[in-house]
Parts: sequence; structure tokens; C-alpha cells
Amino acid sequence: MARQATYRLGDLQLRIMRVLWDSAPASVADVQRQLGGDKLAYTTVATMLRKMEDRGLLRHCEQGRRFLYEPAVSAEDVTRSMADDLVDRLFEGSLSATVTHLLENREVSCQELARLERLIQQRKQGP
Amino acid sequence: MARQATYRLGDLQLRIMRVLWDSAPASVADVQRQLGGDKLAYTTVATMLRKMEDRGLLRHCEQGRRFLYEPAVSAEDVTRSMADDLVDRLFEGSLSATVTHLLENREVSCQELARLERLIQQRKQGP
DNA sequence: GCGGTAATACTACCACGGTAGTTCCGATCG
DNA sequence: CGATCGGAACTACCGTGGTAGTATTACCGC
Repeated sequence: MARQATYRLGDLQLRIMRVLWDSAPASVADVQRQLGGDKLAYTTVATMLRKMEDRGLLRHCEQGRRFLYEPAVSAEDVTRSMADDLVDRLFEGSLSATVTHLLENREVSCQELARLERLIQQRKQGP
Repeated sequence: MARQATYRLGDLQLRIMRVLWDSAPASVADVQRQLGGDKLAYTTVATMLRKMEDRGLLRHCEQGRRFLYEPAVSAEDVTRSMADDLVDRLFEGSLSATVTHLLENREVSCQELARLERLIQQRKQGP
């Protein structure tokens, strides 16, 4: 697997990706509606979609004169990329340092602890 | 403990904070040197320091006509803030989702797994 | 064909991270 | 005293995320 781009998305961009990941293809109006109606101008959303397509995050195809947008990168790619970026920037790539920090600084329920435990056991079996 | 600011630092800003965290107080020249010498212009570093002071990340005091800078926020605050930000943005605040993702997408050595296991055991005892 | 409407396209604006040039001040040295 | 030098200050510039207004185009109903 070759090297891949590192995505650093702003808040709005991430929200837009989320909309598209779970209901692509979507028109500008669709996206705007799902972004919370009239909080953002229609043209704002349209502009953002265009810019994001320029960056390769999205694709569009035309249906009549409507543009239908869909993601060009997967949620996994973006999530991994952003998470990796943080782990590298903040913890010099050390996963255990990251998790240590999270455990020490956040409220963790017993349920979550148990889930984590199971996760690690599982990870110890499988390669 | 009252609420606290959420810091979102760029790369250079983070590198500067790191320099100051482990060798404050430092002059502009000191910071520039530790940032790798001539990769960044002296004035660039100075500008960045000034902007960061405006944002409350740093403080300075004058020694003769030299400015000596020091952090105004702790490494812990910044790290926690940035980590929380990511967990919230990417995983809706779910710690286990975050860790799950990290485990699934990164190489993890046996050592690291063992360390994580110990960490969780430990966390299960203490409150 | 004509006017209205719904869609995109274009353009502009602000804030901010990052980069750097130019200026200005004070001290020191010949 | 006057030139030079080190340091900070000021200003400008570029890229990009985010916001939105205006222009243009293409269809639709009459």
C-alpha cells in the first residue's frame, strides 16, 4: 500500500463529509438541509462543496442540471489520517502514550474499561 | 475546576511550545536555534512568538532589550485540549471508539499491548 | 417566446497560520 | 562622534477555512 495523503479537515468540512458518507449522492440542497437548514446559506454550502472537490475530497456527477455529490475518500481514510496526525504530532507516534493520556484525562465508565480490555485480549490473539 | 480554553495549535506553534516547555525562558534567537537553525527566518519566529503571546499561549519579560519568552499554558493543558478536541470531532467523545480505531489501524507491538493491558488493570482498581 | 425559478459559477470578504522584508532603536566600538 | 550591529516592531504577503452576495444559465409553465 503506497503512502497516502494526510487530510486535515475543518469543522464544516468534516460535517459535510459525514453527511455525504451516510447519504450520498446528495445535491447541494440536500447537504444544506442536513447541515441544519438555514444556519448556513445555500451558496456557502455550494462553495464549500466546490472547494472540497478541488481538493479531491469529493466527486460530483450531473443529473440534469443538478449536481450530485459523493465522497471521493472513505471515512476510514480520513479518520485514520486525522488520528495518526494527532498521535504523531502530540505523542511522537506512541500509541500507548496516547491511550495513557486519554485514560488519565477523561472520565471512563466501567463499561468502557471492560470494552477496552476485551479489545486488547482480542488483539493479542489475532496477528 | 472551571472550564478551560480549547487550544488548536498549528505545527510551528506546537514546536515552539515544545521548545519553551523544556527550555524556558528563551530568547527569540534561542527558539530559532532550537527550531533547527536557519530553516526559519529569525523574523518568522519572532512574529510567531508575538502572535502566540497575543493569544495567551506565552508570556515574555524583558532582560535589557532582549525578550525572554516562557509558556503561559502547560503542556498538559494543551495536550489534553487537543486530544479531547479530536476525540470529540472524530468519535463523538467516545474513548473506546477512539482506542478501537487506533488499535485497528496502527502497528502495535506486543510490548505496547502489554503496557496497555497493565494500564487498564490499573485503571480498574483506582477510582 | 416570456418571465419566473432553481440550480451552479464567479467573486469577494474575513480570520488566521505561516513566511518574510523593512524599519527603528539602543548599545558598542573605532 | 559616527558607523555598525543585534534585537524587536511593524507591515505585507500567501494559502486556506469559512461565509455569503451577485451573476449566469437552463428549464418549466403559460
